[in-house]
Amino acid sequence: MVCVVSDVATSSSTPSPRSRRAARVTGDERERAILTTAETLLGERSLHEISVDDLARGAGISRPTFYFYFASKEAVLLALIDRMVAEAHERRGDVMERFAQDPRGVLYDATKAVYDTFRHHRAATLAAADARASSTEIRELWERVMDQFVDETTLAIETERARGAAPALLPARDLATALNLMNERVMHAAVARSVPGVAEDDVVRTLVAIWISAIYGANAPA
Amino acid sequence: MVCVVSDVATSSSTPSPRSRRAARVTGDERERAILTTAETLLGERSLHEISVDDLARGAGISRPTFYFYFASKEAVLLALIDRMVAEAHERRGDVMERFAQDPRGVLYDATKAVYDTFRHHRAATLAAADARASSTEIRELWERVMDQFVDETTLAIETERARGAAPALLPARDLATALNLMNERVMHAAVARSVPGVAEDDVVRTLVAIWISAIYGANAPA
DNA sequence: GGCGCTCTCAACACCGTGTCGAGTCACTGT
DNA sequence: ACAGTGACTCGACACGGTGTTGAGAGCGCC
Repeated sequence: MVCVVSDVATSSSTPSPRSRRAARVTGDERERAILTTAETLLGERSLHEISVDDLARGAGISRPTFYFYFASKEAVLLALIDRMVAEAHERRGDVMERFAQDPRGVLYDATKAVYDTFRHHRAATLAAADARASSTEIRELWERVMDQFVDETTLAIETERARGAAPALLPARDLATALNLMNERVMHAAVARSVPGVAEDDVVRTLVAIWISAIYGANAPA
Repeated sequence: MVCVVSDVATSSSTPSPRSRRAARVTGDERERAILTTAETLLGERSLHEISVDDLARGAGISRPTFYFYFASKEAVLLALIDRMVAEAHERRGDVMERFAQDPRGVLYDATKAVYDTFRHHRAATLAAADARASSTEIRELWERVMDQFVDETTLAIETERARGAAPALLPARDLATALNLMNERVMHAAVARSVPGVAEDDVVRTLVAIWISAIYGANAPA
């Protein structure tokens, strides 16, 4: 798996005290044990309710030892999110480039790829949304991801307008921003099963339909 | 000011130890002092970074005395949000009832009313969004508000469809849910001035345009 | 002058974080 | 064989936060 967005949490702002290379075998195992413990516990309760001690115990180490591997529990979550974001990008690929050929199909595939990734990593997704408020690093990672989606969408809209397929009712960037924020919020509500929310299986078709209407207006393609 | 949604935070789940009625004059003043201190401090930093001691000191009382007035700092925020929600409802009124006569105008007024309220209470809005994750009471209050918006929107869409003004491309409730979640997220991003986001003054027109396209499709009114 | 009520706070018990410093252990070069 | 080095480990601590307890102060009212 390639890490497209940032280095793993080990590279987070507070530099961890080591530069492990060719570590003793157990080292990487412990790191992975912390990560999987975090994923498990996040399935049960929020990061806020998980203590560093819980994470350490789950990985079979003491609390101080935890700090050898991660600067904080937020850094653990950051690593988890990073993996997830990389997966979302991989699943989605460069699908937006074929936009003009089959807008509805491309939109559907791209939306579904991202949504499936989030759905598949429910715990990390919900924790990420929570932690955005309190962790600068997590917020910035998320902003970078969203910004990239908005850039791609803006470009697609402008291309469609240039070839006369879509009307210019709003600035392309404003429209792209609002639509992507909608996706984020609706997907989150569905994954969190919160109220009000769209049923998990109706999310993609709902979002795609709104995108098509908003982008093409009266000229909506089949 | 009428409290439309819930009792003030005093009624929060952890019952506070008193039932104040006709209290000594200083009592209500202190309660208000805590509230205004909270509003001020939230303008500078997040609830997470504000301690009960900060709130107490700001109101000129000791920390234990704070607990005489509120069960926790979350309860203070709940009271703040409650006031804000009441204000949003008041500003907005029953505007949705005139929907069919002038969809675009009504939508614009309703969206602007809610948005202006949030914008006016920037600190409480941002704190509310943060705290939704950690406080059940705040989440439930918010869910109730959103649910009411979705109900009203669903009804408006169904009415428009019944009179043949709008096509039924999606279940009305799914559409209403997605549009309201979009509003929430886009307004939040604008108030938080986060990236990516729509410029503060373009929020309302962007949202209204997307609503009109999504609800009316090819039949968009003027 | 004693009662009940609102209101106040010092002192306490508790829990979570992050750090420090003193170790252990495996490997590497000599 | 053995000292050195760097990865790794954890007991003990300092600190900062929360929420509670118990002892009162001030006041109105009979």
